[in-house]
Amino acid sequence: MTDYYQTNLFKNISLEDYKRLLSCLEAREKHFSAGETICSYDSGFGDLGIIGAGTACVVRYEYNGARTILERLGPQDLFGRILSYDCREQAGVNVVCENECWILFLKYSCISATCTKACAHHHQLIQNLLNLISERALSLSRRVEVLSQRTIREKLMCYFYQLSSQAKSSSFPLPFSMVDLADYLSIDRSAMTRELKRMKDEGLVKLDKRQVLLLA
Amino acid sequence: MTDYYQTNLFKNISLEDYKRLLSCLEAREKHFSAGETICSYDSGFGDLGIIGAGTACVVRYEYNGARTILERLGPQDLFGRILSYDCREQAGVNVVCENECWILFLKYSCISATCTKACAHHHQLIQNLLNLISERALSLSRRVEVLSQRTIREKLMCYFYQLSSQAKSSSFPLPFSMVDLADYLSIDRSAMTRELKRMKDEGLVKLDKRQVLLLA
DNA sequence: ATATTATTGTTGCATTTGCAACACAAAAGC
DNA sequence: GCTTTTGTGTTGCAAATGCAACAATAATAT
Repeated sequence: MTDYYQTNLFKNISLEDYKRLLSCLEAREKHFSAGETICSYDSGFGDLGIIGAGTACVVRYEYNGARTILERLGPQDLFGRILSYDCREQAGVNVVCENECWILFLKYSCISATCTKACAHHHQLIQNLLNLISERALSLSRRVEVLSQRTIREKLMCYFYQLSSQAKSSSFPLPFSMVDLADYLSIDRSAMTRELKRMKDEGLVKLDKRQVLLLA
Repeated sequence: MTDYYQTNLFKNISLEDYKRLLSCLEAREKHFSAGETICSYDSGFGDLGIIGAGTACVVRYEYNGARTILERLGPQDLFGRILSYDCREQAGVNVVCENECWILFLKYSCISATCTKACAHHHQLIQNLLNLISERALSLSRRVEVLSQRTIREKLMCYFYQLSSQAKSSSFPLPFSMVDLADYLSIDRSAMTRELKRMKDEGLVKLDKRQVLLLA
C-alpha cells in the first residue's frame, strides 16, 4: 500500500494515531490507470481524495466539447467537493487520471465533524487540512491572476513569472505540453504558438523544448 | 463595537470563550472609509482580517495601471495572506475599502499554532476557519470558471448562470456596476456593452437597470 | 522497420476585441 | 440652483485572436 503517511495531511501525527485515523475516516485506497475518470463532481461525490502517487487533472467539459484544465494534481494534492456547497456549479467537472494513480479516499463528514472521542490527533488533522486547502486557494488565485490578463502575451508572461518565482530562477521547465498549456491559459493553441514565436524574436524569452528562460 | 461574534468564524463558540479568544488572538478593530487602502499584501501583512461591516475589494494594480478586481468582500468575509507562502506573487495586491468598513484583525500565527492552553474553543475556531476558507476557494474556482470562457458572450453567460443558480431564479440583480463587471470579467467595458446589446437583441437576456432575466 | 498516432509549427482569413473619442444621463458635492 | 464627477451607451478603426487546414516532426505501437 502506498504510503500516505508521508502526506502533509498527516504531518505531526504519530504512526499509531495515523492508523487509528484511517479506520475512523473510513479510508479506502483505489488504483486508476491513465485516462480513467477518478470521480465526477456531478454525482454526489462528497469525499476527500489524496493523491498518493501519479498525476491527475481536474477538467471541465463544456457543452460544446471544449476542455478546460481547472487544475493539475500530483502526489500529496487534495481534491474533492469540499469547496462546494452548491452542486450545480460543479457540472461537467471531472477528475481524470493522467498517469497511473493511487488514491486514498476519506469521508469528509468524518473529518469536519468533531470526533466523538475528541482525539488530539483529530485536531492536528484539521490544522493540516487547513494548510492544504490554503495552498489550494493560493493555486486558484494564481490561476485567476493569469486568466485575468487581457492578451495572450500577458497571460504567458504572467504564468512564466509565476513559474520563475516558484523556481527561484529565470530558467525553469514547463509542466505542460503546448496543447495543455493553451488549455490552462484558455487560449487558442495556434495563436499561442504564434505569439511565443514573436516573443522569442523580440528576445523576451528563450525556449528549448520545454525549458524556458526569461530574459525580460 | 461591531459584533463580530455573529461571524461564522465564531460559530458554536460561547460568548465567554469568544471574549477570551479575542485577547488570545491579539484582536484589533479598525475603521476605514471608502477608498482607503485596508492593507497591501506587498508589505509583510500576515494577519487575518474579518469584515464586520461594509464592503471591500481585493484588487491588483498592474504595472500599466489596469485594475483587476480579484474578489469582492462583504460582511463575514475573510481576507489575508493566509494563502500565500510566497510573497512575491502578491505584489500589487491590495484590499481597498469600498463602503465604510469595520474590520477585525487577528494574528494568524496565533490561530494556526496549537494553543498552549489547548482550549476546546480553539479547535472549534480552526474548524470554522476551514469552512470559511473552503468557501473562499469555491468563490475563486467560480471566478476561474468564468475567466476560462473564451469569448465575452460566454463569460457573461457563464457569470449569469452562476448568479442565477445562486439566486435559484432566472431573474437576479447584478452585484456590480457595469464598470466593475467588466473589470471582474477582465474585458473591455465598451466591448461588453456592445455584446450585451447583441444578446438583448437576440433575446438571450433582458436587462433592466441591474436586474437580469435569463431567457436561454 | 514501418505504420500509426500525438504533438508542434505555420499561415490566410474572418471575426472578435480593445482602444479612443465622444455624447448623454445620473449621482454627488457645493 | 448649479457644477462636477461618475457611470453608461455608441461608433470607427486597428489590432489581436480564433479557426481551419495543412506540413513537419516526435513518440509509440505493431
